[in-house]
Amino acid sequence: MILPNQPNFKSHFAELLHHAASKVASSDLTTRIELARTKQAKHGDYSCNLAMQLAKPLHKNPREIATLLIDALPPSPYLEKAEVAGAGFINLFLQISAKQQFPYYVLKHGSNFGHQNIGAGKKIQVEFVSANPTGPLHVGHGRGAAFGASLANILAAAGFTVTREYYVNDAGRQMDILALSTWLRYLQLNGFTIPFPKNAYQGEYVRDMAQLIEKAHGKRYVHQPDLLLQNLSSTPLEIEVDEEEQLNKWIVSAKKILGEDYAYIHNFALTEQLGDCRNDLMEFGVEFDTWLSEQSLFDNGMVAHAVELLEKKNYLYQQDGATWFRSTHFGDEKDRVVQRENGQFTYFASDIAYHLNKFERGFDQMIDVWGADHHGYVSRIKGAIQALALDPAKLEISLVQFAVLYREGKKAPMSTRSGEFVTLRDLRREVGKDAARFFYVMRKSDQHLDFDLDLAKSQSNDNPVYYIQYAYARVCSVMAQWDEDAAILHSTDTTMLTSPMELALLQKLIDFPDMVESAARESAPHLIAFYLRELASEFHSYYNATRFLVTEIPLRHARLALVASVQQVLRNGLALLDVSAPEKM
RNA sequence: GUGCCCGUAGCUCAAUCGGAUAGAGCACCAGCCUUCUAAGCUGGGGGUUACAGGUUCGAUCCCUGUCGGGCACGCCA
Repeated sequence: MILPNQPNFKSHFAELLHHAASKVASSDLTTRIELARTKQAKHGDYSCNLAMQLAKPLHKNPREIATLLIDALPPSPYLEKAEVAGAGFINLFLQISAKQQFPYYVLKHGSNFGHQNIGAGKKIQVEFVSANPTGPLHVGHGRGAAFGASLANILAAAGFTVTREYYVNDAGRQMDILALSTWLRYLQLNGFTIPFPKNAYQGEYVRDMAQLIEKAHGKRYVHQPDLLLQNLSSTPLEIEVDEEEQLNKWIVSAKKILGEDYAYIHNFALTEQLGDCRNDLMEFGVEFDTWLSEQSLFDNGMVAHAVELLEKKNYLYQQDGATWFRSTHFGDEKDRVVQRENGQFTYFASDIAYHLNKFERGFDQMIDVWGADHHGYVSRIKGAIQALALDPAKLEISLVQFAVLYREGKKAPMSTRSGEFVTLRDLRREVGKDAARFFYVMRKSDQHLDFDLDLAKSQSNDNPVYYIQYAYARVCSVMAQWDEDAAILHSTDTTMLTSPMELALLQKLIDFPDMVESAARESAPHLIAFYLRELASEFHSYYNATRFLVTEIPLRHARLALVASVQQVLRNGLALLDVSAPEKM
């Protein structure tokens, strides 16, 4: 007899079928045992299509195979019966007593209920957000943050050892533009009339930084602004010039004039923005284990080292003065530059070094969470990994689609450079952290998200966040009125839970560990969001149809055990999404 | 123009890596508060899964084409 070592009947049944299959189909069985929850009660609780899968290799009728499999099933106290149905489905019926006893498992495991061990402690790294620290996070970053954080929680619950990482793009041109922007605002603050390029950072936060520098150091960084102006005016305004090229000249000029002080401005802006970002994320419930600096990869020679490795493996060539990586060899549409004509490494080069670094740190699996606009980047980074003789299967790249805000039925405008964007902080202030976190993961990540601000704010049953939290608060209220030690519910007799609604609710609780597993395996936090909505819905129905605090004590305790289990699962599920579970509303 | 993603009820979205009669919520209609929180519940109508073929026991899912939408196509990051 085989008994489950954890309250997971689905995997238990899968195990039974596996044993049956090894008898029926002899040795070479490669078909995976897939169990599915049924949609209709007459099909039992779980169904399996194994017989249909085996029909071809065994050259037999599926229904015939199904019968053989059922006959070969080892006995189990949890299996009421198994039936052949339809084209050859095997329908499994869970013992009613197994369902009735389930609150015992839920209450016993408490906040750990639902946790799985499919990860088996394997080290997995989730890298997400990784936004340039050149300004406040906006609502686009919010989705990546919510998705990555929830996914990391789910993976941890599924038994993985998770490292949450933020890759800091502190090297490169964007940071230089920020430093320049800050200095220009600083000079303006000190009374110099200097034009501000439109492709520099326009945001108010740049002026704030300038003010902070002014407050702390006075005119310490006012260096030869006349010289800067001279350099700038060298290009006549009438002549059409490449604005980006022009901005580069400004940066070069600023570096020359500031000398060693440039590093101060640069570092100040970086520290300030990164601190703001970290703080913002923390208030959003998102925290990281490691922040890895791109600049550090240059400083410790990792970038040069990575490029050298590619060179040794003959995947590089020179053309037009630059060094190219042969990414077309790995399915990319064109080759990519790793080192520019001017000798500087590209962002791609440091990213190769970064991924090499990830592999060297010994993660069993890695997940990169990127905005969907980076999808064209996937093949080249996978190519580089292959070129370095690393296993690309260890790296999963999750592309998260954009979120579009809707206010009063209309799109809310958002663009980064113009300064007219909605920040993540603004969004949190408007709808609250809980609603923001939930709404961001309510949809499948590869699906565009329409974020309805009015709905997120509304305190109504239309709002899924409140709907779920309200279910939790209702249980809390009942428990408070009962006002006895909940510990006695852990061992109470629950066999009088027999109504269809109670059995459905019990089955819903049984499903939770499977949901955690699916969400982890498919990198799909939205499954948890949907599950919680359904669980809350079934609870509300039960609540309206049944009185819990009945005078008959055994029945009261049985129902309270069920309700307390619902409470526990709601709390555990919300915790995976970092959404709070308020006791009163 | 080329590549990737997407197209499911009036709207917003699911559908457990090909499974049984494609499901929820909103909106619409009709009901439920002397009773544990009505921020709730009950019932009802809503579909040729963009379109046309193909693959097989079986297709929203896989393949081909068409139409429509998004994104990407730098020695930017």
